[in-house]
Amino acid sequence: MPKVGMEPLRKRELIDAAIRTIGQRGSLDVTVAEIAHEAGVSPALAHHYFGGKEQLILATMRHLLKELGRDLLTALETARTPTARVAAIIAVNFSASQFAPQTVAAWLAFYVHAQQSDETRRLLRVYARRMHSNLAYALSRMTSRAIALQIAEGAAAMIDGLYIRHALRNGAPEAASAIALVEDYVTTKLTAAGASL
Amino acid sequence: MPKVGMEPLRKRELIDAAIRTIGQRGSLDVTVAEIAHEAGVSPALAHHYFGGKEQLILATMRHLLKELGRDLLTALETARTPTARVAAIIAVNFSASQFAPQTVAAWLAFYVHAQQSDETRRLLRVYARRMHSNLAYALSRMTSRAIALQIAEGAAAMIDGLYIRHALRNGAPEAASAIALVEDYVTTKLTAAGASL
DNA sequence: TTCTTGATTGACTGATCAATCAATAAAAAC
DNA sequence: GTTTTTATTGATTGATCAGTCAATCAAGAA
Repeated sequence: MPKVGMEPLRKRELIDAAIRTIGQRGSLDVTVAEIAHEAGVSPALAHHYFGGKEQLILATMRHLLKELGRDLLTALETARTPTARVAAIIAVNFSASQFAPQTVAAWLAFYVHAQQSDETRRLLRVYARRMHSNLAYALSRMTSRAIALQIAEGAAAMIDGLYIRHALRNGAPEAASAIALVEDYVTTKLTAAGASL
Repeated sequence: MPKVGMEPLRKRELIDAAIRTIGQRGSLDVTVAEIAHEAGVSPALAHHYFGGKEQLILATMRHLLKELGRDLLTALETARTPTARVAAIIAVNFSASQFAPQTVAAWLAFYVHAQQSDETRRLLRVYARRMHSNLAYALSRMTSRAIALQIAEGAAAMIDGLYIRHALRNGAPEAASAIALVEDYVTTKLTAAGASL
């Protein structure tokens, strides 16, 4: 069975398995053995390809981050007006793939892990900065730079908060009403600032 | 040295030590031995008084929750107008004791733990519901019930999001600007709804 | 004084897990 | 057809930890 060129395939399978396992458990307290079993390979193979648990987890984060980046790019490509761009950025965060309970749980676990891992913290900051600058850029076409920055900060915080609440399932808002809440914030602020929508 | 009536003192010391240890590590991945050492007692004593790690952690959560409740009550007592009440609720969340990096890190860890522990989830929901109903009540004196509920949801989400961002130290907003951001959201929404402030 | 009871610990156990390694097997290269 | 390279695993190791237990110590009760 052993063919050549298995590395990228196995890596991908292990990362997918890691997402599923971490998402289900809602924590990074998953064993390499569990992930490997979910991927249908031996634990030793995971170490062989990734070098260790930490690196497998980082690779998993990078994968999720790349996926989010792709989704964002796709959404922005078809949005022509600033208003549409803002709506697209918000919508991506609550799209089915990003807002799935497993994905949200995984992100939450990564935030905790960031307290102990410099690289994890760095990756999360990259994501936060990208989201903020995308929002601020689109908003700055509709209002002053200062107001745009403020709204971007508020909206980004609100989105993160809705994620946490979603993870807790506190009779938490569904995607549609979460989107509505954030968009309402943005439009209310823009209107109050005298922007023409 | 062994006197009688040590139980409440030791429990309190262990809980305080747990807060410090968890806060510093930014994770529940702390050993009972570490907490006990921080409290200046043997690991066996922690088990003796709490029965196990899980129960010590739950007791720690309850303690933090009670503290937040007390702070909130104190703040609400001196606030007479609805506007002052809303401001007080927001301010409590960003008060020095609640917004301290260690406390925020501990809360974040609890959110992750809630994915696996029913009791932890229940406790976090109690907190979320209390915060929401306090906000909604104060706001409903200034605008319609429907708008009040919406603002309460948005403000609560924004507060949670600012917590996460604070834990990440992303050039994160300081307490003062975090408070300003949330208050701006509330007043902007109230003004747009035609409320008299 | 003797007995009881609560406080406290050191030493131990059993389980879990990340990581290692030597061994096997199959493809590809020569 | 022999050698090399890549894929893969079972078995093992070493470390870490939660939890247990029997023993000790001191204070108050009888």
